[in-house]
Parts: sequence; C-alpha cells; structure tokens
Amino acid sequence: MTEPGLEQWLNQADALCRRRGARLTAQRRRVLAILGRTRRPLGAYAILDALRDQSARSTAPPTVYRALEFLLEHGLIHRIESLHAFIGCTHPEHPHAGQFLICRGCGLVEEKEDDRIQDSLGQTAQDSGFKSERPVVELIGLCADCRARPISASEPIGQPGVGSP
Amino acid sequence: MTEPGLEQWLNQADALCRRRGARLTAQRRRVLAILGRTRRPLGAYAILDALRDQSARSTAPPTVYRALEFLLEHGLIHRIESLHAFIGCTHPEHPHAGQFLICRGCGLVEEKEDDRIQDSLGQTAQDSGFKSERPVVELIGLCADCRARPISASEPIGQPGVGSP
DNA sequence: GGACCAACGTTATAATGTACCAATTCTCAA
DNA sequence: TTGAGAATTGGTACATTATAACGTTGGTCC
Repeated sequence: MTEPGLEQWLNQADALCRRRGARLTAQRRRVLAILGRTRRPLGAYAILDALRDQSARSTAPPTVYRALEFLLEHGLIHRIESLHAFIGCTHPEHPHAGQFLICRGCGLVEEKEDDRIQDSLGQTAQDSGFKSERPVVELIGLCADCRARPISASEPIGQPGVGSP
Repeated sequence: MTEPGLEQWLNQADALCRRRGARLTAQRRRVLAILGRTRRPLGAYAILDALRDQSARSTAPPTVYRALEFLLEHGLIHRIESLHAFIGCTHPEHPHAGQFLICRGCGLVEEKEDDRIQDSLGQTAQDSGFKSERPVVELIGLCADCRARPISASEPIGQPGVGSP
C-alpha cells in the first residue's frame, strides 16, 4: 500500500462500511491505517504498539482484537494463520478468502484470488460432500526477488512486524 | 485411526524412522500413539494432559513440543494452523503437505492429497516466480454428516481435543 | 432529557509456544 | 567395557497470542 493510496483505501473502506450500515470508527480506522502502511503482516501486539506510539491514550489488547474482528468480518483485512498475523486486503470490494504467497525472506505477502485454486478446492470439497465455509490457503516460501538474492536462504530481513524481533 | 490399525501404524512409523536413521523413542512413540487414537486434531496441551494421565512421571510442555517437532519433521503428523493443533498423518510413506477438510461440527478432519489442488497452487506460485516450500491448505466447514444433521449449524460436539473445553 | 445500545477502557487470566541449562541415556570407537 | 561425545529428556521460567468479564463512554432515537 503506497502512502498516496492509503487515504483512498481508507475512504473506500469507509464507504463500504457505510453502505452496509457498519461504522468504521476512529479506532478501527487507526488499526486499518496501520495495516495499510505495509505489505507485511503485523501481529496484534505489533499493532498495539503502533497504536500506543501514535496516541497518548492507553490501549489494551482487547481494543486491538475487537477492531481486528470487525475488520475481518467486513473483509477489510485478512488473517494469516501460519503467522498469527493480519494484513490489509488489497481488494475489499467484495468479501472473499484470498490465497497468500508469504515470503520468508523479506516478509512480503502477495494476495491472490485465483480461480483455478478456488475451483480445485471446491471440487475436492464437493467430492467429500464437504461444505467449505472458510478456506485457508497460504504458501510459505521465497519470492522471486529473494530467490535471486544469494543470501536468500537464511534469515528474514526487512521491516519489523511478525517474526523479526 | 482404528484401534487394531494403531499398532500397525506405529510400527510403520518406526520402520520409516529406522530407514532414515532417526529414532522413534518411547516418548515420541507415546505422543504419536495419542494422536493415532483419534481423527481429531489435538492441541499440544491436550497431548500433554494425555501423557500425564498415562504415566506417573511428570511432563512439561517442552517435552511435548520436542516430540511434535520430530514427528512433523518426519512427516508422521501434520500441524493444523487454523486450530493450533496436530493430527496424525494418514499416509506417512512419503513426506508431503496434505490438504485438510476440518469439520467445525464434529471436529473430524479428513486429509487429502489432491493433484488438482497441488497443480493449481504450483501454477499460481510459478506465475509469481514464487517458490513454495510449505503450503498450508485448510478448509473449515461442515462435513457431509454434519450437514445432514439438523442441529449442524451450531456448536461442535464430539470428543475433547481442541476448542471443546 | 432519558433509555438504549454499540463501542471502548481496564483488569485479569487463559492458551500456546520457547529459551535455557542440567540430567540422563544412547552410541561408537578405543 | 568403558569412557567421550552426542542426542534426548527433565524442568524452570518466561514470552507471545488471545479472551473473559465488567464497567464506562458516547452517540441515537423517542
């Protein structure tokens, strides 16, 4: 999410919520903005720290988790299960479950919405008579850039977030 | 995993480890057996409780996590990310990453190894120049049985494990 | 204004996972 | 067989992630 696009993204989220009769409150918007400034997933406690940094008011875990719950419900963010972390949704127009390419080198996450994957998952579920309600698809590996870099096989670099203390 | 099949499964695991020069010790075998007795995922602390129940010796979390780490490395169990839990692998002959159909009704998990899914994931990764090292594919929903049952839409039933305190 | 309800503040605690070091057990060569 | 070294386990403490419970605030509608 680039800085100029951030405002636009937040406004789009605001509009979406209004349309649904939901309220993107100041607190929720702050959390969304924190996630919107990075393409890396952030843990709840990293978000908490960011909130504490940007305001004098004290903030506790439930506040963050409540905001995250709301944003998840409205498809404005996604949860990355394998990292216990959250990331802004890149196309929140319609609710969906994306697929995530998670680079263990640089920490960047690419969100996909691939029909072939969704079809194959749907087929497999159907074959078992299973009704899928929440698909979790996360590929952990190395992005193109990190594969090209010689040091790529070792520890992650890049900004703090999750996993890089 | 049925009771008569359990011994056979454990022995297969033992043979696999031997072949690789790894040691399926008594402790590791105990953990594997606990997972083998259910088709439901178990949290680390549920396994810990089971261990404590079946022996007078005291046991601490690191013991369980070390055993789980070993079993994961050797493909004898899988980790279910969305549940923070572990489940026995149904076909450990070769290392692999399965796909999991997780019923939120009865808690049962079906492990798949579907070529269409794996192909579509591979395609998507390749399109992005991404090298997938650890795919996480978990579908949370309702199994055929639970869909058929009228009460199915509400809370989970069945044996303890994860999520049913 | 007052009743209501959603959102938020606050404290405490549960659940999951790991760092660290000591004690034990196993293996293999001398 | 025995002792050195490696692998495994025991055990304490603590870090990280998440939620329960209850009171307070603030906006909305009559």
